[in-house]
Amino acid sequence: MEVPRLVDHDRRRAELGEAAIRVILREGLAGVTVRGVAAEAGWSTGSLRHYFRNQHELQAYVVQATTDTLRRRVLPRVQRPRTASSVVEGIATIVEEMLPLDAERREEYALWSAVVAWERQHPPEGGSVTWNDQRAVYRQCVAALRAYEPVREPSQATLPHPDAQVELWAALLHTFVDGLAAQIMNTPGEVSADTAAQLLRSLLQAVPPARPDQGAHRPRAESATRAH
Amino acid sequence: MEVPRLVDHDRRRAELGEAAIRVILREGLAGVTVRGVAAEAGWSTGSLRHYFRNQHELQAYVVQATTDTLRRRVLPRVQRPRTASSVVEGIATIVEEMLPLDAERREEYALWSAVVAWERQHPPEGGSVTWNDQRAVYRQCVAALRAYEPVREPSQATLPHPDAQVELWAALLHTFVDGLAAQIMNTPGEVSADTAAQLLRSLLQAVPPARPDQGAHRPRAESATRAH
DNA sequence: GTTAAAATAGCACAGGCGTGTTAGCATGTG
DNA sequence: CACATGCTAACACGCCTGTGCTATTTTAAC
Repeated sequence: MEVPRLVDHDRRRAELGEAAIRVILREGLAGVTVRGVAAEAGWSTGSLRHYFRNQHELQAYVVQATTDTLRRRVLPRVQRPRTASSVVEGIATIVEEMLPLDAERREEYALWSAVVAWERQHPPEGGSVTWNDQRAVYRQCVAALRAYEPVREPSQATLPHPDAQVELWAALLHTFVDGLAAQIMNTPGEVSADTAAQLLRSLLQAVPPARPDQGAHRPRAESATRAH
Repeated sequence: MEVPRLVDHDRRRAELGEAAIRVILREGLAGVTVRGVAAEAGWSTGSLRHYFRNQHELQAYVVQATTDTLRRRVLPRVQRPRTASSVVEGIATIVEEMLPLDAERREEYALWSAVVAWERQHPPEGGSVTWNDQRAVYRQCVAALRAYEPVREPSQATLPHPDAQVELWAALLHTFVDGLAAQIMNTPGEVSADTAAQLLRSLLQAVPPARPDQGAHRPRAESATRAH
């Protein structure tokens, strides 16, 4: 049996995923055509179709590859150890890693938004990809709130901040972050990065856990990276 | 000079706008093609092109017509006079008119979302349409907070709730509403209408103006419909 | 070198799109 | 009735799309 050259299919597919991401940023996921992506990657359509039988397979892979790329880019930033000058500032700096406050994060949000819009009009049978990311954002909100929770005396350890309360605040923070990101993206120039950052801090001031906020706080290290 | 039959152009355009809305709900604004909309309306492409010279004119009109339709549908509901059992409930019922909590409002949000996505990738030179709607939502939040503000004694009229504070809370509420709507739409079945309604009330409880919330409150009638 | 399989490149077809153009229909006025 | 003009329908062209198919090139094993 003769074995001709073997090409690392996964490597080629990943290489094509990067080209697809450029296409998505330019034209959206609907612009991911067989011919277009092949041209962007410098391939011929015949070559591309050796790795993806049809457009549907291509788009399904691109959706998965895009979300994987986003996870690899965002998660390390969010979980990076940090020291903050206050509780509000600590939570804010964590959450801001997920907001489109600069070109890099705008690009990430545009990609994520494209995938969300795609899945809304093409409900996948094999389980949604974006719902997992939504849960991940929620868990990061929980982690942020827990990490920068004011250190409590052992006597009142469970009373003021039971887990149910933290999870409720995390859900509120998660929803607020979603809205803030959407406003920054949808009205460029109208809602600036500065006003967004101030709004975020205003919300954190209003939500109970940050109320007694004076002086520096350090994150509880063991829970800063535990969540996933 | 001979004048043949005269057709009410505006009426025909409006008739076509309704067909276009059906197309948008099915395929998004990118699916608004000359041929497709003509077929949906039961016209020939030649007829349609008597009212719109090219696709760009058609899409520009459809964007405007869609937002106008949305304003006509949503605004009366939001500004409808209502009596609530509490401050939180009063604000919540107003804000909920803008949330995709049932089929009708889901349709409205899908239309609005399609226009937003369209304008993000096709920045209009003649000023954004969706930004005006965003401002309108914000003003409705201000109006809701003012209308259901607990009635105060004249002596402390200006101290606890200066306008700057109300506007800040309105901005927070507006952002939260944006996020809540996005979550309901993007994760159907995962974030239900009930949990969304509860989340909204939790936020209103946490935000200062609703803190002293016990007993029934009536809206301050003169400010319930003033805002626009 | 020979060979067989993998990889690549490209053509061909059908279908949808925007749009320019043209022919036919309908109708208020003379 | 005749007619000029607004409306309607349809065709034609070029471009882009997915996809089936084939020819060519490359490469590892014999």
